[in-house]
Amino acid sequence: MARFALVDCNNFYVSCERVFNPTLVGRPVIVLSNNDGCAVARSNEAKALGIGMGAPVFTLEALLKKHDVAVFSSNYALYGDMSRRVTITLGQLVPDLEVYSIDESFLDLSAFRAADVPRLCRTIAQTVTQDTGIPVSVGVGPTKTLAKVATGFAKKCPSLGGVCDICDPVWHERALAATPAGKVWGVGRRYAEFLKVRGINTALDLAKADRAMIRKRMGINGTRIMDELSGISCYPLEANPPTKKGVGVSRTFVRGIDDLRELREALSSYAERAAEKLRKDGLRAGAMEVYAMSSRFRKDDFYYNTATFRFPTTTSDSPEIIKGALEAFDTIYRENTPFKKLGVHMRELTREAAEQQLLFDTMDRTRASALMKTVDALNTSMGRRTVGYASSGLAASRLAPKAWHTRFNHKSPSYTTRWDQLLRVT
DNA sequence: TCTGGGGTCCTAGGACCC
DNA sequence: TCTGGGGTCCTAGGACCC
Repeated sequence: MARFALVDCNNFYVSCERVFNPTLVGRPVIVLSNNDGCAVARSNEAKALGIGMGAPVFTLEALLKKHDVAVFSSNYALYGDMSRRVTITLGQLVPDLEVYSIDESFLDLSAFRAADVPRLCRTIAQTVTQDTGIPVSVGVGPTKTLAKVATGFAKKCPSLGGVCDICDPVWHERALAATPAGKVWGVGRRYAEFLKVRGINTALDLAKADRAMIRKRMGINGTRIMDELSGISCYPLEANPPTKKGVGVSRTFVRGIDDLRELREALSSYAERAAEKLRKDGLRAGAMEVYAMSSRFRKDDFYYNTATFRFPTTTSDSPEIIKGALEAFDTIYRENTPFKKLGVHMRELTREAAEQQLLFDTMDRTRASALMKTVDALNTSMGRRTVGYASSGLAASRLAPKAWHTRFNHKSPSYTTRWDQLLRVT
């Protein structure tokens, strides 16, 4: 029988902050999205206060003050580095590993004896916490979906010591009966509503539901969820992640912006960033989509538009991508519209290979590629945007901050990735 | 007033072709 | 009134994930 484990870091962003600031342990702590907009991670104490996932900060202000909640902006450099450390530790303990997200990894434990699995999982949890400072929960089941279900119990029931194995059929069925259908992996808000109307309330109800009905309403994934819940594995472990289908960069502004020069500057910087991401992954794009929108919370006057730009040949060249993005944006820009979000999305990605020769090319691609390599090397060794493009704007001063810059008013130091921000023990 | 970012997959429908 | 049948490609929209 197949056996999967899911290792899930508890309240990951909050736990990262706590590693370097132990005074936060036992306190309610939340970490915010970009622009300090929403709560995207909450400690158990913060969850107990009723702070929901994605709750807008402006609706929480009284609560945060009353309970002295510690508030942090997202520190992606810190979380990314801590995630890498967790992955390294796991890689040393098991042979087959799929990094599923920044805070979750699937393990294939099929090769281990059933009786040894609980002990192995406790060792994994203890080792990760010891080596990285991040507490984790481990769930085990015959499919990925069931491993997810098990992780839910590992988190909820402290008596389990952070590990829950539901491979045993008795525990398997009990766990499904105690899991709301809406908590199942792949069942979101919409499907949960639909299932409720049909009287399907628990994961067990879903596993035994009318297959044709589920197929019709939820598509092929619906029946896969049913199979997975019944112990039939549909999603194998993906040790080697497939190449990306797209690469996107987008940002929301703190307030609406209608000034064309500012918008072009913001978009240029996103295009530049997207080009960097392509080169980092060894990819090139054949086409690019540029999109712009006003506030989606102003339903009466919502503006959204996209434009596609096709490159003469696949490219990861910053100037070419910036130029294309600005050209596409000019076709969707609308005057007197308070734009809240701009983005670029690179599509039709191919692996980087020898330079494609166009019969009548307007640029020397070999030289351009060498220049990009130099730019990337400088920015890697000396910090992001050591060299960049003027179209993306010059560095903002404290006197002249950019309206489109993202707000991070509560950011902790990048303890692990910046020499000048190392933790000082005095 | 203020409400993130980066992805994936599936499905339906239209255009077009033979 | 009758009014093919596939196949492909593309796009838009919907749903989900962390």
